[in-house]
Amino acid sequence: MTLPHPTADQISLPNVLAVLGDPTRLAIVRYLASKEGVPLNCSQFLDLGSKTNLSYHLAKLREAGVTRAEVVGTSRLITLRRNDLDARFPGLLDSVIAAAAEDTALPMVGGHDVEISA
Amino acid sequence: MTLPHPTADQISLPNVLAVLGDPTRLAIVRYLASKEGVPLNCSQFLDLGSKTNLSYHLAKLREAGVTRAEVVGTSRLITLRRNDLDARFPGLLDSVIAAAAEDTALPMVGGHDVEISA
DNA sequence: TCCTTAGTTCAAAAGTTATTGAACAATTGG
DNA sequence: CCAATTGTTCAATAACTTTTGAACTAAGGA
Repeated sequence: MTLPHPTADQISLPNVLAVLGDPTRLAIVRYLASKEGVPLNCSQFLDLGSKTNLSYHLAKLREAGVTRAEVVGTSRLITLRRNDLDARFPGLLDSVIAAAAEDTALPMVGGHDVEISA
Repeated sequence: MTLPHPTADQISLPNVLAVLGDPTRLAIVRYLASKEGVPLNCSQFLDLGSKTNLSYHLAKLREAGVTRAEVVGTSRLITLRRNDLDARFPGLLDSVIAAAAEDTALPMVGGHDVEISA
């Protein structure tokens, strides 16, 4: 069983921006970016909401073309669609991720921010 | 009389993304960017919606810190807050504008796109 | 087979956003 | 002053989004 994803050319800019314009989803993307290369399953994000609610937000991200979800057993391995996003909207993902990394108001997956040495 | 604007540090990333995640507002920003330096009044955007509806969308952009509106007579002269946005979210505005410029699905202010010579 | 784990689907409730028209305010020009 | 121009505010409505819990499916292990 595979989940529905838009093709690269079906990814819409307003839709991507709208989907990223939610603190929970931005936190998901930020965490995915911080672990880039490592596919994560949904339960990694339970800090951010209930199982049902995460299913909803992860579906939004997937349907907008921001993430890819691969079905492996009972898990969905989730990755950022960096190549497709970079091809369609050069620089956008990087600037969003960099800005999100600075945003102390965003919810966080680990529960705490990275320490800054004084 | 002056209109309320957030200070640069009050501009929120999720909010900016959410506000830009609407085709009408993205079209406004795209047009402002294409005329950068030239302050535009609201009626320039009447192609995109009714007077009332534009008032609503322009208020959203202003309240999110994306635009600045200066009251001059009965007009509001609207400009992009490029400096503030670039300072808070480096590269974001440029990548959004570049991507918006390529997006043929966005509504347009002039009514037609720029011709591409064959 | 039975139980657990992982995640989805559904329906309902609550909240938010977009759009409209009518009425309003403020400035400018005649 | 009167009228036109510019844009806002308000109330209503329609549409969409977020969140929830209960029920469900599908795979994997004992």
